[in-house]
Amino acid sequence: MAPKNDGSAKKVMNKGAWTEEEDQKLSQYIEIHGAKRWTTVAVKAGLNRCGKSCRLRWLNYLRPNIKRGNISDAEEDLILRLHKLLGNRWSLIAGRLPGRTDNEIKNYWNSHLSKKINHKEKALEVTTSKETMPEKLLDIVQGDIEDAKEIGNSKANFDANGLFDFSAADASHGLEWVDKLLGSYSLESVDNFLELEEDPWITDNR
DNA sequence: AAATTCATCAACCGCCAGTCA
DNA sequence: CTGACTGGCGGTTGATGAATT
Repeated sequence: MAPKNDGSAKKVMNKGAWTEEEDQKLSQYIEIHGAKRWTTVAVKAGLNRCGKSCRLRWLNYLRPNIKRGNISDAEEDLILRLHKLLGNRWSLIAGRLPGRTDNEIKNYWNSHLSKKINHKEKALEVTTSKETMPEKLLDIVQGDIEDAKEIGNSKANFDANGLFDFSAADASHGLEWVDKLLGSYSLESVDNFLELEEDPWITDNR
């Protein structure tokens, strides 16, 4: 349908795939003025896009030091471990994988890893573990760290084999912090872990 | 070779929380 | 205090190319 042109209609924004020209405009503007106030960026860069769209494009594709594709075994292993810890908190997971974006990890999870997990879980259902763990860690594994803070100590079921799956032991380089965290399961550790280093290209400049 | 199905991933949508006037 | 605005996030969609029939 053609857009209204009675003066009262909002300006119709571009949607869909970005063109090379749009990418250039956005990159050039941010290089000079920085990535702040996305609606302003969109307007001043001469892009007929909404601020949200510009932000997404910059963070996922144009930002420097972005890695694209070829997720290594070590990265995959890390994603799996972090997902066990954090659940679908893609931005947090991405924060621990330099150069990777939440969108890429989310896509990778949905297209690759979730299938692997389902496969594995079905196999594990046959041999459900009855080991115990502190309830706090159980909640963390379920991706509910915030709520876990308010829960007292008690027993709960724990599938330690699933959590500490070191079958790819030699792929754990750089994962010591994960092992340490899982080994100690202190909430302080989780909180410290969640306080990520600032990336100047991501940090909100509001 | 054409039609159909499947897999991937870029981008959008809606919700929510923080900020500011 | 409140409401509008803005950005961040996770869920979802849709376009595209690859694989299969």
